[in-house]
Amino acid sequence: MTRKRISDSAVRRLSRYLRFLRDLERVGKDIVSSRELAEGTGTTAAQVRKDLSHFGSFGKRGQGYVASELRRSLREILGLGRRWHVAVIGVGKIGSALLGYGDLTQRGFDIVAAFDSDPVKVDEKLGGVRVRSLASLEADLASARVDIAIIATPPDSAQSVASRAAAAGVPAILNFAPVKLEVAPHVVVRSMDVSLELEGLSFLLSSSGGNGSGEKA
Amino acid sequence: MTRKRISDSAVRRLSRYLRFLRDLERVGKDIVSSRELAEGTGTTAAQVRKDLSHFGSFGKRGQGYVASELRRSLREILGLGRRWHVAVIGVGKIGSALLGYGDLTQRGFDIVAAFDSDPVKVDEKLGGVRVRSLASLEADLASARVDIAIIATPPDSAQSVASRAAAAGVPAILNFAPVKLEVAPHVVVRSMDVSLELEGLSFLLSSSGGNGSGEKA
DNA sequence: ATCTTTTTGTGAACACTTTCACAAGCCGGT
DNA sequence: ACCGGCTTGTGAAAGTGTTCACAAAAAGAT
Repeated sequence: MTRKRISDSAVRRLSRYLRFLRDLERVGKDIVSSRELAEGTGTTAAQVRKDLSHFGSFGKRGQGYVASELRRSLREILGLGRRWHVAVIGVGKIGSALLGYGDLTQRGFDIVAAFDSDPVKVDEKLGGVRVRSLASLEADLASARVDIAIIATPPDSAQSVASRAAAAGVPAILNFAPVKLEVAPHVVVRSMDVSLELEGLSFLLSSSGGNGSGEKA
Repeated sequence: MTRKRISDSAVRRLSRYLRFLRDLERVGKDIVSSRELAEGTGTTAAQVRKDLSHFGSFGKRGQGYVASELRRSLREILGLGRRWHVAVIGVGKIGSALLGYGDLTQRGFDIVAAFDSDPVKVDEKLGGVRVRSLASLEADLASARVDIAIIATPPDSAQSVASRAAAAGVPAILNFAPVKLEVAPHVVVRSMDVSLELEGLSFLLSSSGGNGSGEKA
């Protein structure tokens, strides 16, 4: 299968298209043009068409796209035609926020396990999942067939936990710890980092003539 | 004075260099080469040098960089030579996680206000900040001279809150709600979205036929 | 003082992404 | 059946970002 490599940003846009199509569903609109899709997701019509063209031809010339069909196609493209098993490792502020965030289940991601090193938290039940000890991490990840491990531990434990998850056969990691994770090349890693984003804003604010007083242009 | 536009990804790398330099400080190492910087942050030596070259010349040929000096320069470049006033709007799971995340203060971001619409939460104290009612949002944001509003409300309130923050003169927004925010063009917006990242992983997992595609951290 | 080793800073080459522009196709009206 | 208005799909062009490759500089050795 000659899958041309799709850029990271393109995949993110596909997700946004899908989200916008869900909004349309609620409104009851079932025909949508690339221009509308673009306006609803912050890109251009040409970009929308180019993104979709990598995967096939989904629209009708002169008409646009049938929202419900495109929605189904995008779900398929993004791999959302199945459910994914997710584990949350580290049940601190972020971890427990994720456990309580029911939206994930709705989007196809089932949190099937949670782990923490703190004995006080172990055996607690959070968001319908019992917190397990880190001792049995490898075995539990494997037996639950976890596809994605969300790492929400303190920075110093993140690397060790990532290595263990990778060794247990978990093929993807979503990392909330502000550290660079080293894992075998076949393991996919994405990081979400609040400080990094804030520093990005800091850069933009201070390089764009930002003055301290809260004035508007 | 408009500096040459620096790409988003370049700014993110600068943040990572800075983080790595902080790690070096703890270890007591004060000379570092572009190659070491690259290995520690997951990029290439050429990329490190190119990134830095946009802002000046910080190293010594044949030697490398003086870590402490480069650290100071990067802090300056990223706008971290001052402290930023941050407000958290929406004190649900994510919002309260952020309020308890002391690391931000250490990095130059002071959470000076928190807001929620729930009367039960109003006047609670979380992470040293009293939760205020959304009623007084504009006035409070302005009087606290908030530079960055973190939006952690449910999706349906996010746009309204963003507009109000922008109108109150807040120049930057970090958005945790899974919606596209429309604000005046001079307001900078960044979004962090767990579902989007998970869907990105879903795509990679389901389209990987076993190629060794590189990961990003 | 000169040679050797090292590493920066940077133009040029390359690779990748986005935008442009237009033929091909679809539909409703006449 | 044909026309006119629209919108897709897509090569080609333009624009951005990354990698290469090497002269210039620095320091220690001889």
